[in-house]
Amino acid sequence: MHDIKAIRQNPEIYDKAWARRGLEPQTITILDKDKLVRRALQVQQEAEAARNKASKQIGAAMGRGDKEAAETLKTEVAGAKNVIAMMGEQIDAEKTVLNDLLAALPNLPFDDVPDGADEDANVDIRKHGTPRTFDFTPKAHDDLGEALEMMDFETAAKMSGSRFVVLSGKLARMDRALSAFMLDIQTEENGYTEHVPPFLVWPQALFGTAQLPKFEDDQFKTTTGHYLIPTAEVSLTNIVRESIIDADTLPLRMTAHTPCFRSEAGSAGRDTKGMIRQHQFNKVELVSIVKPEDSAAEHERMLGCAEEILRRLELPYKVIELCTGDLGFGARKTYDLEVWLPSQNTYREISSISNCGDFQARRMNARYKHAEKDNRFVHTLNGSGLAVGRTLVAVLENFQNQDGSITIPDALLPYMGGVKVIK
RNA sequence: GGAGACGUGGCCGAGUGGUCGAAGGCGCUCCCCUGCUAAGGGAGUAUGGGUCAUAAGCCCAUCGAGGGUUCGAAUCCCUUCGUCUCCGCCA
Repeated sequence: MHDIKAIRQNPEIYDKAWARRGLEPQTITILDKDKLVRRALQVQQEAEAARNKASKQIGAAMGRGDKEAAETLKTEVAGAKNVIAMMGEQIDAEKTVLNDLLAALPNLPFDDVPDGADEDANVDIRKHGTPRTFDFTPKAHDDLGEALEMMDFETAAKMSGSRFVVLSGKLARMDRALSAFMLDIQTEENGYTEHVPPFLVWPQALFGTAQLPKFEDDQFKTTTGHYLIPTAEVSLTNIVRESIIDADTLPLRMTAHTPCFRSEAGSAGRDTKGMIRQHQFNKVELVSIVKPEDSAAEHERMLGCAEEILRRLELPYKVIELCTGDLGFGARKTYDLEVWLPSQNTYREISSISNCGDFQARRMNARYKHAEKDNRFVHTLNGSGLAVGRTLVAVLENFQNQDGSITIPDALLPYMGGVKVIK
């Protein structure tokens, strides 16, 4: 959510930043509405003051038995109430328009974010590891999994349709092993506190992290009005909603291993094969709540925490920085981690790490005590550390052997219960 | 799922239609007193918003949230969320 006061003061900053994301100037419309709201508010408040005053006088008049005066005053109040109601309607209508407008506008990219229209303009930051050279043609993860009879898309389709999978045996175990491995590193080494949050949330929680109102179509909604979380970012970040945090408890670093549910509306035809794009997948999520002045450094730190998993698993990856055109709605700056997939001969996204500034904090009213009588909005950051399903895909493809077996990476061995090779 | 009770400021807790943004206590801040890690006295101590110089002042709203009744609501009514108790059910 955007700070209307800040827009009033520096509209050009907003229009410039939105232009970098390909948007038309917005502030003229916004400030116009804002002016209308405030003008009506003034009129309404004056009427309210008049009503309050007259009402008190009625009380006094009744006290001394002056019914005539009371009646006159009642007429006065009735007039004021008319004005209040009329203005109220006007204010509600205009405020709704204004809020809808503000809620649907994306966050401002930081100055140092590269300009660009789409993902082609994303910038490579660095590469780590060298893709392995195979002396055979590497197979796709789903071919490997199906051949092992531990990855079954057909069976999943019978009960749930497309974009679902049943993992079994050693591959199911590997999903669990990866999750435990990631959680252990993030909690024991990187200082994140483990959480088990709700997987079903109310719309206001999704509004807080900015999946709503714009991305309703990407969510699964239940008959009770709950939504299945598309990422634990929603649950973890909303832990601080409507609260005022003591400054010395910051930064808050939280992690959770949860399933994620995405309708994938609009991605029909994309990644239809295999486990890359599913309606349901597991993910270890990282969320940091920090003071504004710490968010840039925290962003770099969080990137390192996510990278650490790939390094330990010996998976080749690269770090890219998203350009303005590819930046997510709530983000001011985002790094993506892309892992090497031999079968596709390319790097594919496995983690996204974003600094949202105070954007989400405003939407959920999450503040910290900056000084006596001065509460400020926190900054929120989130990142995958990592997407478990895609990590499993990467392990299968990068550690496959010619006979279709999978060698378990050393780092994962302690979690695999003695299994060294899946065959 | 059934029956009932409750939801007030940082905390505890009064308040059942008017002068209540809200008594009192605790906590906290400042001052005074006190020759001292105590006691006492005094003052202050919510949030959001409008006006405005992002001052002072004035004004509006907020007693879980939303709506209603009323000239007037923390107080009455409805809806909703949450907490607690009993019964039922269940992993």
